[in-house]
Amino acid sequence: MNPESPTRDYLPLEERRERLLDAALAVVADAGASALSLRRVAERAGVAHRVVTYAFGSKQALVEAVLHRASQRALDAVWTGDLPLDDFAEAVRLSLHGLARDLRRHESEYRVVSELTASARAHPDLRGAAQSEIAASVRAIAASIERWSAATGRTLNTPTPVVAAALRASVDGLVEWWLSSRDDRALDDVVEVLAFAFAGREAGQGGVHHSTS
Amino acid sequence: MNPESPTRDYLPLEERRERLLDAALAVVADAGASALSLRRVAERAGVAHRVVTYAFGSKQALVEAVLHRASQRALDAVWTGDLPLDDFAEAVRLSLHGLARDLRRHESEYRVVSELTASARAHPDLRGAAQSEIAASVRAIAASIERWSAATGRTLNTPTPVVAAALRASVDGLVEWWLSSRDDRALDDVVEVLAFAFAGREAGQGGVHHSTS
DNA sequence: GTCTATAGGTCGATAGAC
DNA sequence: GTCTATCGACCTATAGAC
Repeated sequence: MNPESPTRDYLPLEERRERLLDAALAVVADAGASALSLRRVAERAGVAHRVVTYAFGSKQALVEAVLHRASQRALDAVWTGDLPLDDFAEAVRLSLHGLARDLRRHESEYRVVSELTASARAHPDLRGAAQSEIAASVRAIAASIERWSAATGRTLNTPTPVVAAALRASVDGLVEWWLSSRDDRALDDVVEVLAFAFAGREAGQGGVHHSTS
Repeated sequence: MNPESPTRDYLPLEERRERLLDAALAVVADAGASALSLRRVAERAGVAHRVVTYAFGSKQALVEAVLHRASQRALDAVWTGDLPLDDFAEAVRLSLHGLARDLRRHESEYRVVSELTASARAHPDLRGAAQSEIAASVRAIAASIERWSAATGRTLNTPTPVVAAALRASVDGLVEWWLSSRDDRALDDVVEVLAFAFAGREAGQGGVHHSTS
């Protein structure tokens, strides 16, 4: 065989999906959410556009996958590892600081997700993608909390789904604010304030008191 | 003269600006941020496209004005009026609940702002618009806090700009989360959690303690 | 590559408010 | 009369279709 001949690049489906998601991310980063099309993604990844349809089935599914992977990656980078199991508030606090670090490192990815989410909401065909991604992310956070609860035998004095939704909102707000302001000096302080919302929520702590003395 | 002849519709500049902003909002709501152009706005408002440049000077200024007016309107609707002057945390709490109400009422406007902001961040020419709007909004919140401080003689134990930024982030996160989830049942509970971040921040309260008893 | 559509922005002139 | 908001034509750059 001629080594110059363009040999087909066979990849397992999962691997192919990953590369296509990389390409989709790059397309949106370069040309905006409105430029995201199956053809552009295929072109960027160097495959026939038919491959994208094969791998994802529809644009909605592609968008969903982009958002889902980014969200999952962020969650893994943030919630994993050496969090103090004995203190929920502290774990949340450290997680939010971890998010701030991740945000600075992968700014472009967060920007893409933000734009893609907002744009998807406006497009009837894609609305479901944004919706189901947020729902999945909140469920994933709730599952993390449940795991913590199971491991420690402790519970929260606020319903887990509510805490999870508020955590997701805090993360989103932090990201949106920082993407626009780029205020690095204030970032950690803002994290501290937001993290306070989750202090004193372990059952038996009787809620948060602020002494008036 | 023919009564059918298109008589020019002279408006004071301010009034014309308002109508053009209405048109811009409608364009984005109908066709997405990528469809926002001076010509589309002009067409929607029934004027020559030259008028838009005349009224705003540039597209960047137009986008800035759209974002600024929406943000100002929300701030006025939320922070004004019968807030308890004697309790900062409670004022914030009620404001966030007010925001939730405003969000439900003007959902479309919030959606437009969200999409426009995200899209502006991706476009080099418009990045400044998103940036300066967020900065202005944080400054406006800080100014509200300063007014409260001046009126009551009380201060916060956290720097005002940090609290203002965190408040903006909370608002943004709440909006983004709700726009995607539309979870009306949880909305007020999530507000409660987020509002907790601002409890116990008056100087002399010694910060927030959570009893471990 | 060419061709077209559309974008943002500018110019000189004019209609109407004052 | 002056001043301001308006208009249609125009320029240039760019993105996409072919």
